Amino acid sequence: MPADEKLQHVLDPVDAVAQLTFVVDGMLQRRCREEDLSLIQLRLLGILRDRRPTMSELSRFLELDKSSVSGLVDRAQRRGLVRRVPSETDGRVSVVEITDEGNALVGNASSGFTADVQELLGRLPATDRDRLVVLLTRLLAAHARAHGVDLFADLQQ
Amino acid sequence: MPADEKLQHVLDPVDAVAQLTFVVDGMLQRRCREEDLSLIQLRLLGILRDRRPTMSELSRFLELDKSSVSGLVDRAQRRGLVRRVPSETDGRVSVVEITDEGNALVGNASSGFTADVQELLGRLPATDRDRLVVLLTRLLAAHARAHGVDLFADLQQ
DNA sequence: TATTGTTATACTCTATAACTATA
DNA sequence: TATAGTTATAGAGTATAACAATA
Repeated sequence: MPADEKLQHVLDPVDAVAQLTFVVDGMLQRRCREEDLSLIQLRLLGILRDRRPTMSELSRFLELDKSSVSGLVDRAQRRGLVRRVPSETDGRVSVVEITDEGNALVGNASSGFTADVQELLGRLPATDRDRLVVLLTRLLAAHARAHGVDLFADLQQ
Repeated sequence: MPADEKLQHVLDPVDAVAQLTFVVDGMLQRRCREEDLSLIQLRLLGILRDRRPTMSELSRFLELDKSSVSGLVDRAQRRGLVRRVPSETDGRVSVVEITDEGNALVGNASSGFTADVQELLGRLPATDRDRLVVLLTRLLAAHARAHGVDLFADLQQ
């Protein structure tokens, strides 16, 4: 059809959201594969970037059974990505720390992912992009509110 | 802070996209769990909804090794969700079909997921929602174009 | 010979249940 | 007794390599 007759097609709303999720998910998976990490190993390292949780805490953060976390940490430790440190105050407890190597992998994967999403958003004109981010923020804030959470809880005084 | 001083916070663009992906992904996972399906089993059944592919074709669609597809289809068949039908024109080939039970599961999961996303989008005022979908469409179209694909290839005459 | 599909094997990821050690 | 964590076991999902059957 001629350009001046071109209708701007609009995706079905659910398809639009689902497709975006699919695309972004693929980006994350590709960045994981580059570092030879599974998604769950990346999540583990991501948590350890700014925390030194116990195994139980990891179990809650990752919503996995404690036995699953044992195996997860075993494999990460075998690769030298994390280490277990015995708690000094409670003889039952192990604290999990990330190693320099683990930090390098999670850093690579997440900066790669950030670059992917920036490249994606960079395909829109700046005004569209800004409007999109505002609308996404409103959407996520409304979703969070509906679940009794404040999206900006961090920023409150 | 008082309402009339309220600044509208805007998420970091990458965070906004990542968080949306996380939320939508969670919805899909929950709907899978309700039907006792893994994500990959749901994808398998989703493909079979409107196709009768061979094992090789499934391997390409799912981007899995043919041996992985063998196992996947084995387990789905054991549950009565799919069946293998020998090709009549090529003795090496198996065609995979979905059963009524498989169709019911994938129908439930995808209509539940659709409802989830509609509920999510329904939290925005209609004008915001419409603008968001337009912007997502533009974003996905630009992404597709950058990868040599036409998002609306189906609709062309 | 090439293609289609399965099987053998190995590894990750996950859960349940049983266990050990510490509190 | 209760809690923190590991181990034993079982099953899904994935890949590589070797194989059988058909083209």
